Amino acid sequence: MKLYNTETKTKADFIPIDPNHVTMYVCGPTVYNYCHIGNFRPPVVFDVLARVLRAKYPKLTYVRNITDIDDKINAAAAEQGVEISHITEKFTQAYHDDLAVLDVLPTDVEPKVTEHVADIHAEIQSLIDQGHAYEAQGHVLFSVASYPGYGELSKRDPDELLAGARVDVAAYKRDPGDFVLWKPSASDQPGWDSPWGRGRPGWHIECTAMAAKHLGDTIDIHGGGNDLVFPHHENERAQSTCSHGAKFVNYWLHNGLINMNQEKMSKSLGNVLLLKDLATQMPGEVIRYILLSAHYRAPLDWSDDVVQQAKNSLDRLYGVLRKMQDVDVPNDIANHIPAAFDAAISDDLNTPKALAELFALAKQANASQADMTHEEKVNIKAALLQSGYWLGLLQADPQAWFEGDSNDDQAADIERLIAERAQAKADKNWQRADEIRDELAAKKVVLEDGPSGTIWRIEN
RNA sequence: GGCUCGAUGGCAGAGUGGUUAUGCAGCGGCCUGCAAAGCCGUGUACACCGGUUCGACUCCGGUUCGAGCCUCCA
Repeated sequence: MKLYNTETKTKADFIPIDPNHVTMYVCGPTVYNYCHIGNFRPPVVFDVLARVLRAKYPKLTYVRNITDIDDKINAAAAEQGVEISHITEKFTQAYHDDLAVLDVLPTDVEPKVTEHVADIHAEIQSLIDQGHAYEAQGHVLFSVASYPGYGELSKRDPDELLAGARVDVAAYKRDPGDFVLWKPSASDQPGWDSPWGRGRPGWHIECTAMAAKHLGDTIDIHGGGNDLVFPHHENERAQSTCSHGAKFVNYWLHNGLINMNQEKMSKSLGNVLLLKDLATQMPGEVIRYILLSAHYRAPLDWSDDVVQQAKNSLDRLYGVLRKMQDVDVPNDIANHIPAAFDAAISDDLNTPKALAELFALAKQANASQADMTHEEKVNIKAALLQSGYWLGLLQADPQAWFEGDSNDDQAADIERLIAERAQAKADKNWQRADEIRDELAAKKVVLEDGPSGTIWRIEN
């Protein structure tokens, strides 16, 4: 497959270091608050990539961290007068709940910073020993000047970075571009003992330590939002390369951000949509569909229109599956991925194109189901389901999808009225039949008469 | 100001140097007791100005507009 690499700015064939074992690291959340929809684009995008890689290679180790040491966490804990673990445990759980709503599969490893403090110390010591880091006033700083490759990922000239620096530079820095690896904690702040005094790690060293510990010095794929390219990934790259003397990442992948009304979703603008709130208004699958309806590198505008369109589009696909409910597919359908779908998803994860291939299958099924052999139906349904699985879509029961959140009592009620209407229709009592349909329509229930009886769905 | 990316039909969104993207919405038809679903058909789409080319939405240059980033503080 081909992947676009931020570092080379080109799309290239993906060649793993070890074809029998692919490695991928994606930056996870800092657990100090509920996550908004923008925070979930990376987990969903890289979940699709993980599903595809697992299908194409014998083994994938996918690591996505939890950042549970951070000054924002400290601030939240101090504000609420609780231990930081109280904050981090609560929001780690919330994050997992949200991922489940989006049908994001678990990663192989989910390391926490608090469990890797010793590894972080080792990385920092390694950098000091090799002359890439220095101690100053309780801080340990990375020396940007010690690494000529600094700026290659984010396409920045270190000299110009200095010129553009708009914050006061701390006096203890040798170079304004130097960034902190370890910083001291005041006695009332959370801190960990270290060779450089009690303190806490800087922003970037944690990912270096966790990636190296779980995936080795050089990893195949590193992903994240494109707001992380600089400084986070640039700094990770500098730390890892200097500490281990090896290339850090072969393929850097970055997703575009989600906009609300043409603006970045951010708390300061007050335009965030928390996933847990969104999930009360629509199925998680609709959210996931929206996230995959644009190419992962493109920005994505969130709007009510987009939500409705996604819902309607999924209705179309589930409509096909509902029509084929009585077609049994074999358990093992992994080899039913259509070539065109595979080609689309393998072309730098072109999910919009892949979705179009799904609609092509749907059209084929809708147009010619009556003349299809049983085997053809099995094949097309298996293709839809397996392609859907790669995207993390279409795995729900089709009837349940259309019934929405209506309960059994309501369903029984609807079925009773449908039976009454069937009798009215048999009696050619169109007036009564239409009365029943109108009555149900008032409750958002839409009827569809088909050759095998009447089915119903809840209107969006 | 610097770096990076983008501008496609009512909306969303792929793609390609000359051929239908796809979905949603709309319109016409078929089907239906009537609908719904589905099928068929349908719409001055490729920001602007130059250039390259037999031919550009697609390549090159410029303009305009938009988005993200510009750390160590928070």
